[in-house]
Amino acid sequence: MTSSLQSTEERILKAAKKVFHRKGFEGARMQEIADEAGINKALLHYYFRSKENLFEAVFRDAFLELTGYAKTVFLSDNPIKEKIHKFLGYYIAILNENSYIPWFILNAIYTRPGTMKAIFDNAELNPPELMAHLQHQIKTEYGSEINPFHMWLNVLSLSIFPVIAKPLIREIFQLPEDAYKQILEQRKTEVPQFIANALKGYEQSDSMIE
Amino acid sequence: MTSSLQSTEERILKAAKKVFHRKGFEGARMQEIADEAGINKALLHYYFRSKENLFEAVFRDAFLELTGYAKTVFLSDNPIKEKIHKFLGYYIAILNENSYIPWFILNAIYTRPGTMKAIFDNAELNPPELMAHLQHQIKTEYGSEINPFHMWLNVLSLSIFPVIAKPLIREIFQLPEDAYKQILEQRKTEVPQFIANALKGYEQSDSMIE
DNA sequence: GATCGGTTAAACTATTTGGTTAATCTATAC
DNA sequence: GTATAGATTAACCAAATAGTTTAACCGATC
Repeated sequence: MTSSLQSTEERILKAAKKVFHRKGFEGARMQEIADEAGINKALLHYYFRSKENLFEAVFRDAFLELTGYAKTVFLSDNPIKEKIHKFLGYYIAILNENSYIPWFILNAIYTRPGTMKAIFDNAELNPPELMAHLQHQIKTEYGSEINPFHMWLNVLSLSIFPVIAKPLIREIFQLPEDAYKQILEQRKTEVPQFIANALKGYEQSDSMIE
Repeated sequence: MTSSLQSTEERILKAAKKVFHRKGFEGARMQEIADEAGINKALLHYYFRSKENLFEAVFRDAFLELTGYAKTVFLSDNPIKEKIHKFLGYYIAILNENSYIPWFILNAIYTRPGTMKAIFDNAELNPPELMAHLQHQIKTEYGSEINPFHMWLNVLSLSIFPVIAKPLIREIFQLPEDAYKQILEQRKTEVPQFIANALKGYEQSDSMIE
């Protein structure tokens, strides 16, 4: 039953993901990860010396995956509306399956800020480049000097918050899982539309200028 | 040094807030709360029998404070743009001082969903009423059948996410505390403008209809 | 000055938890 | 076949932690 399709290390990482994503560093138990991986607890320490190490590996994976795609999309050559649409599609798809990820990332940053800095630096996000790119694109497509940072932050907010807040909103509105899935599905088209409309609005009344 | 301006119970609650907000349930230590309150650990259990009880009290306070104001603002008689402005002003002000609150709320919901349900029910949020109110207002002010749920969720996203994600974004952009404070300050006017522009856009091209 | 609620200090319990160790198993090389 | 190195296990350890108990203390009030 050792299912050697995956190496032990892969099995551990997969199990660690599952547990850390749902419970964070403090809430996760090494024993639970071992059980989830179907191995002995000692073997966990054999592969990853400490809880800290294992957590870092899990965080790195999640962080690089999320930022990696965002970087690709935002720096691509598509028109803005298309970018936003792709971004939303990707995130909603991924996060529908694994909706704990953004919470997990935030959690890690809040509770273990020191540990994370090295990983940030590794991600090579180059924000100035991104901002310059967006600013240029906004000017070309909409003839407007909208502050690209606020624009970018708006896109992120509209994409990610509804996923993070899912359990809260589901509880408040008494929505079943499927209903919320459908709402997120709608947002794949609604949000780009919403933002495009806002951008049109700026053509007449310029604001959002720093 | 017993600073009897506050009752012991108040001192405990204040200390518990500070610790729970920053570390969540799992990360918080009863000893640390006792120290923070300047009292004995036994006294903690004398007032609040268990960690669970104390946590619930802290969560209740935070949750009711946050939702209470949101309810008031969204159901008030101001025009939409004004509502959004007020909402943002309030949240950015509160959360600038105490930026852990939204993370703490989410944290509680993710890690202790069972414990929270009773408190939800107690908050008397009445979402259908809110939605009906917003829908009517949007129609009156903008003559458009925009889905009020998406609109409401957009406002929340644009308001709350930038606060939750503060440590992440500060790290990515290498921004000092003050710079980010200033950004949030800008958003008090930028976001209502952004949304108003989007709403204007809907007057021509209707979407966001369910 | 006895009583009583609030408070402290300290020892203690029971349990959990990250981490370690020494032995065992398994597969490959010789 | 058996020696060897790596993978895996069961048992164990030390520290931390929530919660309890007990005895004493303090200040107000009766």
